[in-house]
Amino acid sequence: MQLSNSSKYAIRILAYMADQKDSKLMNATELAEALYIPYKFLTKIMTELVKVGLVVSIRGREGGYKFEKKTSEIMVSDILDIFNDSIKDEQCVLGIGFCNGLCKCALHDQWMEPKLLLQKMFRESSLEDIAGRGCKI
Amino acid sequence: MQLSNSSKYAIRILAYMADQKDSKLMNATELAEALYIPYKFLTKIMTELVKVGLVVSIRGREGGYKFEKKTSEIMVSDILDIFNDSIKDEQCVLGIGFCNGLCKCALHDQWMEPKLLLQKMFRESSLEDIAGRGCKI
DNA sequence: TATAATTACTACTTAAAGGTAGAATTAATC
DNA sequence: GATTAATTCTACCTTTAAGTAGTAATTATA
Ligand code: SF4
Ligand code: SF4
Repeated sequence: MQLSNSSKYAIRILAYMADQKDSKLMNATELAEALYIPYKFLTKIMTELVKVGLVVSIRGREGGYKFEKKTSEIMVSDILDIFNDSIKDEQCVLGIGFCNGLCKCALHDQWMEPKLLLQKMFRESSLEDIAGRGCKI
Repeated sequence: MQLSNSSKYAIRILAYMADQKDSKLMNATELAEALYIPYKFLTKIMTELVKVGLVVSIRGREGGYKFEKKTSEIMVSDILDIFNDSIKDEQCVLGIGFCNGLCKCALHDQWMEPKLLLQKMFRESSLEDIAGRGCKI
């Protein structure tokens, strides 16, 4: 009952970047050290964030990463989507499946409330909302 | 953001068993066929449920499984515990970790509500509550 | 007692997540 | 132009979850 490591790392990375005032470039080494994420795994994740268009990368010396979109436009659910970790409408938090309207599983009624609440949180929390709050490690 | 297959199967198995009137024995073959769970995987799960004392098994011909405890005394969280899938107090739904009171992560405030709701659901839903509702596949 | 039907045990295979290594590419600066 | 600091690519390794196979142990019944 957890997010994948990739999702968790990505959230922490982007929340940390959103915290930095001015949109200066941040490189993989400083991110990895600040957030205690294995360097090689972090670069793998960053490359995915670039591919999907959340951040842009500047290669070469003095390069690094910065946001492509405004932090107010990046929702946590956008991040989870990348790693297939978000909660789809047709899929329950429990993921017991077999649900088709005709046949709801035994837990349906009990679980709809937290499910919808989680979905709402994921979809309505932007990086801007998160920025400045909590410690970003 | 899902339960493990073992947890999901176990919930479905036990919910299905709870549905059967009178506590007659149910064998692995009928459970596997009724619930579309691979037979060999189901027996592996059942053996764990036996070890942990939720159900008792009768070996040999005419054997099978039945509840050891009353269905009103078996909470969904008891099932999740077996497969290390329940939500611990010190661990968040998001599992970003690093939380120690001094240092809450960026998402803490937003996630506490669904976390507590999920915990409450898991801990307060018994198999008896579930029995008779929904289809148990 | 032999047989058939059942769970339990041991060990393996497969698939996916998590993580690592090294070389290739890019671009600023000396 | 060479050097250096950075991202990207390809390929691999490790760990864990998921699933399978075969056999041993158990027990009711014929
Ligand atoms: S709880 Fe509802 S939505 Fe979730 S798997 Fe069961 S029937 Fe489907
Ligand atoms: S949201 Fe709160 S409880 Fe969850 S990991 Fe972050 S600080 Fe800990």
